[in-house]
Amino acid sequence: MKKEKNLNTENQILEAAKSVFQQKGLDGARMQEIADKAGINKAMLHYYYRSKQLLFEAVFANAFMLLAPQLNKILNADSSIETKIKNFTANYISFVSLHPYLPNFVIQELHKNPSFVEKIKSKSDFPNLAKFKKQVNDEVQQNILKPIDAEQLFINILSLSVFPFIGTHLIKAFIDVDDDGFQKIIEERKTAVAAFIIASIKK
Amino acid sequence: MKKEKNLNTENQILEAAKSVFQQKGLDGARMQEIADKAGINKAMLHYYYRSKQLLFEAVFANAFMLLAPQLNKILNADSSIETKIKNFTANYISFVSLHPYLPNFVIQELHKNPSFVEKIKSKSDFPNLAKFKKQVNDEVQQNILKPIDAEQLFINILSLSVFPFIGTHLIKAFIDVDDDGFQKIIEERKTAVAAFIIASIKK
DNA sequence: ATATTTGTTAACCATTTGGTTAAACTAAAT
DNA sequence: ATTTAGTTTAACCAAATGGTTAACAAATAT
Repeated sequence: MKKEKNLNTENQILEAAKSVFQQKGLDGARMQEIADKAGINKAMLHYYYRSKQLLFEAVFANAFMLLAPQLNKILNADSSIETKIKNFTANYISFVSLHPYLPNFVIQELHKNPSFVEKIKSKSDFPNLAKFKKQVNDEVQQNILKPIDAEQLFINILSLSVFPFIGTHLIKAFIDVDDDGFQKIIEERKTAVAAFIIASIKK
Repeated sequence: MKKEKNLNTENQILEAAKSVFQQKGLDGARMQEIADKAGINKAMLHYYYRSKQLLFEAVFANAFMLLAPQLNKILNADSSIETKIKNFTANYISFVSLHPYLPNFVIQELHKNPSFVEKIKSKSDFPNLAKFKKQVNDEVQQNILKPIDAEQLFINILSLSVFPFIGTHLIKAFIDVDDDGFQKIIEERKTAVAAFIIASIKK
Protein backbone atom coordinates (compact mmCIF):
# COMPACT_ATOMS: atom_id res chain seq x y z
CA MET A 1 0.00 0.00 0.00
CA LYS A 2 2.93 2.32 0.57
CA LYS A 3 3.87 3.06 -2.98
CA GLU A 4 0.29 3.38 -4.08
CA LYS A 5 -0.53 5.94 -1.42
CA ASN A 6 2.72 7.67 -2.16
CA LEU A 7 1.95 8.04 -5.84
CA ASN A 8 -1.55 9.02 -5.00
CA THR A 9 -0.69 12.05 -2.86
CA GLU A 10 2.14 13.02 -5.12
CA ASN A 11 -0.28 13.11 -8.00
CA GLN A 12 -2.95 14.91 -6.04
CA ILE A 13 -0.39 17.58 -5.31
CA LEU A 14 0.61 17.86 -8.93
CA GLU A 15 -2.99 18.13 -10.06
CA ALA A 16 -3.81 20.75 -7.46
CA ALA A 17 -0.63 22.65 -8.24
CA LYS A 18 -1.37 22.53 -11.93
CA SER A 19 -4.80 23.99 -11.42
CA VAL A 20 -3.66 26.77 -9.13
CA PHE A 21 -0.49 27.69 -11.01
CA GLN A 22 -2.26 27.74 -14.34
CA GLN A 23 -4.91 30.08 -13.06
CA LYS A 24 -2.79 32.38 -10.94
CA GLY A 25 0.76 32.06 -12.16
CA LEU A 26 3.86 31.46 -10.08
CA ASP A 27 3.61 34.67 -8.09
CA GLY A 28 -0.14 34.64 -7.62
CA ALA A 29 -0.32 31.04 -6.43
CA ARG A 30 -0.38 30.27 -2.70
CA MET A 31 1.08 27.11 -1.27
CA GLN A 32 -1.79 26.94 1.20
CA GLU A 33 -4.33 27.01 -1.60
CA ILE A 34 -2.56 24.19 -3.39
CA ALA A 35 -2.49 22.16 -0.18
CA ASP A 36 -6.18 22.80 0.44
CA LYS A 37 -7.10 21.83 -3.08
CA ALA A 38 -5.06 18.65 -2.75
CA GLY A 39 -6.70 17.95 0.60
CA ILE A 40 -3.41 17.63 2.47
CA ASN A 41 -1.16 19.48 4.84
CA LYS A 42 1.02 22.25 3.53
CA ALA A 43 4.14 20.54 4.80
CA MET A 44 3.52 17.72 2.36
CA LEU A 45 4.16 20.02 -0.53
CA HIS A 46 7.65 20.56 0.77
CA TYR A 47 8.07 16.91 1.59
CA TYR A 48 7.49 15.87 -2.02
CA TYR A 49 8.75 18.95 -3.84
CA ARG A 50 11.22 20.90 -1.79
CA SER A 51 10.08 24.39 -2.64
CA LYS A 52 7.44 26.39 -4.42
CA GLN A 53 9.88 26.97 -7.24
CA LEU A 54 10.53 23.27 -7.75
CA LEU A 55 6.87 22.37 -7.57
CA PHE A 56 6.24 25.01 -10.15
CA GLU A 57 8.93 23.72 -12.42
CA ALA A 58 7.45 20.24 -12.25
CA VAL A 59 4.08 21.61 -13.30
CA PHE A 60 5.63 23.71 -16.02
CA ALA A 61 7.69 20.93 -17.55
CA ASN A 62 4.59 18.78 -17.44
CA ALA A 63 2.50 21.34 -19.28
CA PHE A 64 5.13 22.01 -21.85
CA MET A 65 5.67 18.36 -22.59
CA LEU A 66 1.97 18.04 -23.21
CA LEU A 67 2.13 20.63 -25.96
CA ALA A 68 5.34 19.57 -27.64
CA PRO A 69 4.16 16.27 -29.18
CA GLN A 70 1.31 18.14 -30.80
CA LEU A 71 3.83 20.30 -32.55
CA ASN A 72 6.00 17.43 -33.61
CA LYS A 73 2.97 16.00 -35.34
CA ILE A 74 3.04 18.73 -37.93
CA LEU A 75 6.79 18.98 -38.15
CA ASN A 76 7.77 15.37 -38.61
CA ALA A 77 4.84 13.69 -40.30
CA ASP A 78 5.28 12.33 -43.81
CA SER A 79 2.32 14.03 -45.46
CA SER A 80 2.26 17.08 -47.70
CA ILE A 81 2.41 20.55 -46.23
CA GLU A 82 -1.24 21.06 -47.04
CA THR A 83 -2.30 17.94 -45.17
CA LYS A 84 -0.03 18.77 -42.28
CA ILE A 85 -1.59 22.17 -41.91
CA LYS A 86 -5.09 20.76 -42.00
CA ASN A 87 -4.30 18.13 -39.41
CA PHE A 88 -2.32 20.38 -37.18
CA THR A 89 -4.75 23.24 -36.91
CA ALA A 90 -7.72 20.96 -36.30
CA ASN A 91 -5.88 18.75 -33.82
CA TYR A 92 -4.24 21.60 -32.02
CA ILE A 93 -7.38 23.64 -31.61
CA SER A 94 -9.25 20.57 -30.38
CA PHE A 95 -6.49 19.70 -27.98
CA VAL A 96 -6.15 23.16 -26.53
CA SER A 97 -9.92 23.43 -26.20
CA LEU A 98 -9.57 20.69 -23.59
CA HIS A 99 -6.72 22.51 -21.83
CA PRO A 100 -7.52 26.16 -22.38
CA TYR A 101 -5.17 27.42 -19.66
CA LEU A 102 -2.14 25.69 -21.11
CA PRO A 103 -0.88 28.12 -23.76
CA ASN A 104 -1.35 31.14 -21.57
CA PHE A 105 0.44 29.44 -18.72
CA VAL A 106 3.43 28.38 -20.74
CA ILE A 107 3.78 31.67 -22.54
CA GLN A 108 3.31 33.84 -19.50
CA GLU A 109 5.86 32.09 -17.35
CA LEU A 110 8.26 31.99 -20.25
CA HIS A 111 7.80 35.72 -20.51
CA LYS A 112 8.67 36.32 -16.87
CA ASN A 113 11.52 33.87 -16.90
CA PRO A 114 12.96 33.49 -20.41
CA SER A 115 15.81 31.31 -19.26
CA PHE A 116 13.26 28.61 -18.56
CA VAL A 117 13.37 27.72 -22.21
CA GLU A 118 16.89 26.45 -21.89
CA LYS A 119 15.91 23.88 -19.30
CA ILE A 120 13.44 22.39 -21.73
CA LYS A 121 15.10 22.93 -25.07
CA SER A 122 17.46 20.08 -24.31
CA LYS A 123 14.68 17.53 -23.89
CA SER A 124 14.73 14.87 -26.58
CA ASP A 125 11.31 15.56 -28.01
CA PHE A 126 11.65 19.31 -28.18
CA PRO A 127 10.12 20.33 -31.50
CA ASN A 128 12.55 20.69 -34.35
CA LEU A 129 11.84 22.68 -37.50
CA ALA A 130 14.43 21.22 -39.84
CA LYS A 131 12.21 18.81 -41.71
CA PHE A 132 9.34 21.27 -42.01
CA LYS A 133 11.60 23.96 -43.44
CA LYS A 134 13.11 21.65 -45.99
CA GLN A 135 9.70 20.42 -47.04
CA VAL A 136 8.29 23.91 -47.50
CA ASN A 137 11.27 24.89 -49.61
CA ASP A 138 10.88 21.74 -51.70
CA GLU A 139 7.21 22.33 -52.35
CA VAL A 140 7.89 25.93 -53.28
CA GLN A 141 10.52 24.75 -55.73
CA GLN A 142 8.10 22.20 -57.17
CA ASN A 143 5.54 24.96 -57.67
CA ILE A 144 3.08 23.33 -55.29
CA LEU A 145 3.27 26.36 -53.03
CA LYS A 146 3.70 30.03 -53.72
CA PRO A 147 7.05 31.41 -52.53
CA ILE A 148 6.96 31.77 -48.78
CA ASP A 149 9.49 31.70 -46.00
CA ALA A 150 9.12 28.52 -43.97
CA GLU A 151 9.73 30.25 -40.66
CA GLN A 152 7.15 32.93 -41.34
CA LEU A 153 4.69 30.26 -42.35
CA PHE A 154 5.34 28.40 -39.13
CA ILE A 155 4.81 31.53 -37.09
CA ASN A 156 1.57 32.17 -38.96
CA ILE A 157 0.26 28.68 -38.30
CA LEU A 158 1.12 28.94 -34.64
CA SER A 159 -0.32 32.44 -34.31
CA LEU A 160 -3.63 31.55 -35.91
CA SER A 161 -3.97 28.39 -33.86
CA VAL A 162 -2.85 29.63 -30.48
CA PHE A 163 -3.67 33.30 -30.19
CA PRO A 164 -7.43 32.95 -29.75
CA PHE A 165 -6.78 30.95 -26.60
CA ILE A 166 -4.48 33.58 -25.23
CA GLY A 167 -6.39 36.67 -26.27
CA THR A 168 -9.76 35.13 -25.46
CA HIS A 169 -11.01 37.91 -23.24
CA LEU A 170 -9.71 40.62 -25.53
CA ILE A 171 -11.37 39.05 -28.55
CA LYS A 172 -14.59 38.44 -26.68
CA ALA A 173 -14.69 42.11 -25.77
CA PHE A 174 -13.96 43.28 -29.31
CA ILE A 175 -16.42 41.13 -31.16
CA ASP A 176 -18.91 41.42 -28.30
CA VAL A 177 -19.86 37.81 -27.89
CA ASP A 178 -20.54 35.59 -24.86
CA ASP A 179 -18.95 32.26 -23.95
CA ASP A 180 -21.21 30.23 -26.19
CA GLY A 181 -20.71 32.53 -29.13
CA PHE A 182 -16.96 32.41 -28.66
CA GLN A 183 -17.02 28.64 -28.42
CA LYS A 184 -18.85 28.52 -31.73
CA ILE A 185 -16.19 30.69 -33.33
CA ILE A 186 -13.45 28.43 -32.01
CA GLU A 187 -15.32 25.44 -33.39
CA GLU A 188 -15.40 27.07 -36.82
CA ARG A 189 -11.70 27.74 -36.65
CA LYS A 190 -10.91 24.03 -36.58
CA THR A 191 -11.41 24.07 -40.35
CA ALA A 192 -11.39 27.80 -41.14
CA VAL A 193 -7.78 28.34 -40.08
CA ALA A 194 -6.39 25.68 -42.40
CA ALA A 195 -8.56 26.93 -45.25
CA PHE A 196 -7.34 30.46 -44.65
CA ILE A 197 -3.68 29.44 -44.69
CA ILE A 198 -3.94 27.15 -47.66
CA ALA A 199 -5.81 29.72 -49.71
CA SER A 200 -2.88 32.00 -49.16
CA ILE A 201 0.00 29.68 -50.02
CA LYS A 202 -1.29 27.10 -52.49
CA LYS A 203 -0.67 27.68 -56.17
CA MET B 1 6.35 75.31 -8.29
CA LYS B 2 3.91 73.31 -6.27
CA LYS B 3 1.74 71.96 -9.03
CA GLU B 4 4.66 71.25 -11.29
CA LYS B 5 6.44 69.19 -8.70
CA ASN B 6 3.20 67.43 -7.98
CA LEU B 7 2.69 66.36 -11.57
CA ASN B 8 6.29 65.43 -11.81
CA THR B 9 6.31 62.89 -9.00
CA GLU B 10 2.94 61.58 -9.99
CA ASN B 11 4.29 60.89 -13.44
CA GLN B 12 7.52 59.41 -12.18
CA ILE B 13 5.44 57.01 -10.15
CA LEU B 14 3.32 56.07 -13.13
CA GLU B 15 6.37 55.50 -15.30
CA ALA B 16 8.09 53.39 -12.68
CA ALA B 17 4.90 51.45 -12.00
CA LYS B 18 4.40 50.83 -15.69
CA SER B 19 7.85 49.43 -16.06
CA VAL B 20 7.63 47.15 -13.04
CA PHE B 21 4.06 45.98 -13.58
CA GLN B 22 4.64 45.24 -17.22
CA GLN B 23 7.65 43.13 -16.45
CA LYS B 24 6.41 41.33 -13.36
CA GLY B 25 2.64 41.52 -13.41
CA LEU B 26 0.37 42.60 -10.60
CA ASP B 27 1.36 39.81 -8.21
CA GLY B 28 5.03 39.83 -9.03
CA ALA B 29 5.48 43.57 -8.65
CA ARG B 30 6.72 45.02 -5.36
CA MET B 31 5.69 48.46 -4.17
CA GLN B 32 9.19 49.00 -2.84
CA GLU B 33 10.70 48.32 -6.24
CA ILE B 34 8.37 50.80 -7.85
CA ALA B 35 9.27 53.40 -5.25
CA ASP B 36 12.98 52.78 -5.73
CA LYS B 37 12.68 53.04 -9.50
CA ALA B 38 10.72 56.29 -9.11
CA GLY B 39 13.36 57.55 -6.69
CA ILE B 40 10.86 58.32 -3.95
CA ASN B 41 9.57 57.04 -0.68
CA LYS B 42 7.18 54.11 -0.66
CA ALA B 43 4.57 56.12 1.22
CA MET B 44 4.27 58.41 -1.76
CA LEU B 45 2.80 55.62 -3.80
CA HIS B 46 -0.05 55.43 -1.35
CA TYR B 47 -0.31 59.17 -1.13
CA TYR B 48 -0.96 59.52 -4.86
CA TYR B 49 -2.65 56.19 -5.57
CA ARG B 50 -4.25 54.75 -2.50
CA SER B 51 -3.33 51.14 -3.01
CA LYS B 52 -1.35 48.76 -5.15
CA GLN B 53 -4.56 47.74 -6.85
CA LEU B 54 -5.48 51.29 -7.81
CA LEU B 55 -1.98 52.08 -9.00
CA PHE B 56 -2.12 48.98 -11.11
CA GLU B 57 -5.46 49.90 -12.57
CA ALA B 58 -4.12 53.30 -13.54
CA VAL B 59 -1.23 51.66 -15.36
CA PHE B 60 -3.50 49.13 -17.00
CA ALA B 61 -6.04 51.62 -18.27
CA ASN B 62 -3.14 53.65 -19.57
CA ALA B 63 -1.66 50.74 -21.47
CA PHE B 64 -4.96 49.66 -22.88
CA MET B 65 -5.84 53.11 -24.09
CA LEU B 66 -2.53 53.21 -25.90
CA LEU B 67 -3.48 50.15 -27.92
CA ALA B 68 -7.09 50.98 -28.65
CA PRO B 69 -6.57 53.87 -31.08
CA GLN B 70 -4.33 51.64 -33.16
CA LEU B 71 -7.21 49.25 -33.55
CA ASN B 72 -9.70 51.95 -34.39
CA LYS B 73 -7.43 52.93 -37.21
CA ILE B 74 -8.22 49.77 -39.09
CA LEU B 75 -11.82 49.58 -38.05
CA ASN B 76 -13.03 53.07 -38.84
CA ALA B 77 -10.86 54.31 -41.67
CA ASP B 78 -12.43 54.99 -45.03
CA SER B 79 -10.10 52.93 -47.21
CA SER B 80 -10.65 49.50 -48.73
CA ILE B 81 -10.22 46.38 -46.67
CA GLU B 82 -7.01 45.62 -48.50
CA THR B 83 -5.53 49.00 -47.69
CA LYS B 84 -6.70 48.80 -44.12
CA ILE B 85 -5.01 45.48 -43.62
CA LYS B 86 -1.77 46.75 -45.11
CA ASN B 87 -1.79 49.85 -42.95
CA PHE B 88 -2.86 48.11 -39.81
CA THR B 89 -0.37 45.27 -39.81
CA ALA B 90 2.54 47.54 -40.63
CA ASN B 91 1.53 50.23 -38.15
CA TYR B 92 0.64 47.83 -35.42
CA ILE B 93 3.81 45.81 -35.65
CA SER B 94 5.87 49.00 -35.69
CA PHE B 95 3.99 50.39 -32.74
CA VAL B 96 4.26 47.27 -30.64
CA SER B 97 7.94 46.97 -31.49
CA LEU B 98 8.34 50.16 -29.49
CA HIS B 99 6.26 48.81 -26.57
CA PRO B 100 6.96 45.11 -26.67
CA TYR B 101 5.65 44.46 -23.17
CA LEU B 102 2.27 45.97 -23.84
CA PRO B 103 0.31 43.11 -25.43
CA ASN B 104 1.56 40.56 -22.98
CA PHE B 105 0.74 42.81 -20.08
CA VAL B 106 -2.79 43.56 -21.19
CA ILE B 107 -3.59 40.01 -22.13
CA GLN B 108 -2.10 38.44 -19.07
CA GLU B 109 -3.87 40.63 -16.56
CA LEU B 110 -7.09 40.26 -18.49
CA HIS B 111 -6.61 36.55 -18.18
CA LYS B 112 -6.24 36.67 -14.43
CA ASN B 113 -9.03 39.16 -13.99
CA PRO B 114 -11.53 38.89 -16.87
CA SER B 115 -13.93 41.35 -15.27
CA PHE B 116 -11.37 44.03 -15.96
CA VAL B 117 -12.68 44.23 -19.48
CA GLU B 118 -15.97 45.66 -18.29
CA LYS B 119 -14.28 48.63 -16.68
CA ILE B 120 -12.76 49.55 -20.01
CA LYS B 121 -15.39 48.45 -22.47
CA SER B 122 -17.48 51.47 -21.55
CA LYS B 123 -14.80 53.96 -22.52
CA SER B 124 -15.76 56.08 -25.50
CA ASP B 125 -12.99 55.00 -27.82
CA PHE B 126 -13.25 51.30 -27.15
CA PRO B 127 -12.82 49.62 -30.54
CA ASN B 128 -16.03 48.80 -32.34
CA LEU B 129 -16.28 46.25 -35.11
CA ALA B 130 -19.55 47.31 -36.73
CA LYS B 131 -18.11 49.25 -39.65
CA PHE B 132 -15.41 46.69 -40.36
CA LYS B 133 -17.93 43.85 -40.46
CA LYS B 134 -20.25 45.69 -42.81
CA GLN B 135 -17.39 46.59 -45.10
CA VAL B 136 -16.10 43.03 -45.32
CA ASN B 137 -19.57 41.76 -46.14
CA ASP B 138 -19.96 44.43 -48.80
CA GLU B 139 -16.67 43.61 -50.46
CA VAL B 140 -17.52 39.94 -50.41
CA GLN B 141 -20.83 40.72 -52.08
CA GLN B 142 -19.06 42.86 -54.68
CA ASN B 143 -16.71 39.97 -55.43
CA ILE B 144 -13.68 41.94 -54.32
CA LEU B 145 -13.03 39.41 -51.59
CA LYS B 146 -13.55 35.68 -51.40
CA PRO B 147 -16.29 34.69 -48.97
CA ILE B 148 -15.01 35.04 -45.43
CA ASP B 149 -16.52 35.70 -42.06
CA ALA B 150 -15.61 39.19 -40.88
CA GLU B 151 -15.07 38.14 -37.30
CA GLN B 152 -12.77 35.29 -38.25
CA LEU B 153 -10.84 37.66 -40.48
CA PHE B 154 -10.49 40.12 -37.65
CA ILE B 155 -9.24 37.40 -35.33
CA ASN B 156 -6.75 36.33 -37.98
CA ILE B 157 -5.41 39.83 -38.44
CA LEU B 158 -5.04 40.29 -34.73
CA SER B 159 -3.45 36.87 -34.22
CA LEU B 160 -0.87 37.34 -36.93
CA SER B 161 0.02 40.83 -35.74
CA VAL B 162 0.08 40.29 -32.01
CA PHE B 163 1.07 36.71 -31.32
CA PRO B 164 4.75 37.02 -32.19
CA PHE B 165 5.09 39.61 -29.43
CA ILE B 166 3.43 37.36 -26.92
CA GLY B 167 4.99 34.08 -27.90
CA THR B 168 8.40 35.62 -28.53
CA HIS B 169 10.38 33.27 -26.35
CA LEU B 170 8.51 30.22 -27.55
CA ILE B 171 9.05 31.14 -31.18
CA LYS B 172 12.67 31.98 -30.60
CA ALA B 173 13.18 28.56 -29.11
CA PHE B 174 11.40 26.76 -31.92
CA ILE B 175 13.07 28.44 -34.84
CA ASP B 176 16.34 28.62 -32.94
CA VAL B 177 17.26 32.22 -33.52
CA ASP B 178 18.81 34.95 -31.36
CA ASP B 179 17.48 38.43 -30.62
CA ASP B 180 18.85 39.93 -33.81
CA GLY B 181 17.49 37.15 -35.94
CA PHE B 182 14.11 37.46 -34.34
CA GLN B 183 14.10 41.20 -34.84
CA LYS B 184 14.78 40.63 -38.52
CA ILE B 185 11.83 38.28 -38.75
CA ILE B 186 9.57 40.83 -37.07
CA GLU B 187 10.81 43.44 -39.51
CA GLU B 188 9.85 41.20 -42.40
CA ARG B 189 6.41 40.68 -40.94
CA LYS B 190 5.58 44.37 -41.32
CA THR B 191 4.86 43.59 -44.97
CA ALA B 192 4.69 39.79 -44.99
CA VAL B 193 1.64 39.56 -42.75
CA ALA B 194 -0.51 41.78 -44.96
CA ALA B 195 0.66 39.95 -48.07
CA PHE B 196 -0.19 36.64 -46.45
CA ILE B 197 -3.70 37.74 -45.50
CA ILE B 198 -4.49 39.43 -48.78
CA ALA B 199 -3.28 36.45 -50.81
CA SER B 200 -5.81 34.41 -48.92
CA ILE B 201 -8.89 36.62 -49.22
CA LYS B 202 -8.52 38.64 -52.41
CA LYS B 203 -10.29 37.39 -55.50
C1' DA C 1 6.85 -8.67 18.24
C1' DT C 2 9.90 -4.96 17.46
C1' DA C 3 12.74 -1.79 15.17
C1' DT C 4 12.91 1.17 11.24
C1' DT C 5 11.71 3.68 7.54
C1' DT C 6 8.16 6.47 5.31
C1' DG C 7 4.17 9.45 5.36
C1' DT C 8 1.45 13.06 7.71
C1' DT C 9 0.16 16.67 10.81
C1' DA C 10 -0.11 20.85 13.83
C1' DA C 11 2.35 24.37 15.59
C1' DC C 12 5.81 27.45 14.84
C1' DC C 13 9.24 30.83 12.63
C1' DA C 14 11.57 34.45 9.95
C1' DT C 15 10.87 37.33 6.33
C1' DT C 16 8.43 39.88 3.16
C1' DT C 17 4.89 42.89 1.98
C1' DG C 18 1.21 46.32 1.53
C1' DG C 19 -0.12 49.80 4.13
C1' DT C 20 -0.14 53.53 8.07
C1' DT C 21 1.32 57.30 11.04
C1' DA C 22 3.23 61.14 12.87
C1' DA C 23 6.50 64.25 12.29
C1' DA C 24 9.33 67.26 9.18
C1' DC C 25 9.77 70.01 5.16
C1' DT C 26 8.24 73.25 1.40
C1' DA C 27 6.07 76.98 -0.57
C1' DA C 28 2.39 79.79 -1.23
C1' DA C 29 -1.29 82.82 1.20
C1' DT C 30 -2.42 85.97 5.05
C1' DA D 1 6.51 86.69 10.14
C1' DT D 2 3.10 83.35 10.70
C1' DT D 3 -0.33 80.41 9.35
C1' DT D 4 -1.89 76.98 6.25
C1' DA D 5 -2.11 73.48 2.90
C1' DG D 6 0.22 70.25 0.35
C1' DT D 7 4.34 67.11 -0.01
C1' DT D 8 7.87 63.86 1.62
C1' DT D 9 10.19 60.88 4.78
C1' DA D 10 11.56 57.39 8.34
C1' DA D 11 9.85 54.35 11.39
C1' DC D 12 6.47 51.26 12.33
C1' DC D 13 2.68 47.55 12.01
C1' DA D 14 -0.25 43.66 11.16
C1' DA D 15 -1.07 40.15 8.05
C1' DA D 16 0.38 36.90 4.85
C1' DT D 17 3.60 33.69 3.18
C1' DG D 18 7.13 30.12 2.22
C1' DG D 19 9.31 27.13 4.82
C1' DT D 20 10.77 24.21 9.13
C1' DT D 21 10.40 21.20 13.12
C1' DA D 22 9.23 17.84 16.18
C1' DA D 23 6.08 14.68 17.31
C1' DC D 24 2.88 11.13 15.67
C1' DA D 25 0.93 7.37 12.59
C1' DA D 26 1.39 3.69 9.49
C1' DA D 27 3.49 0.52 6.84
C1' DT D 28 7.74 -2.52 6.08
C1' DA D 29 11.51 -5.03 7.33
C1' DT D 30 13.96 -7.77 10.85
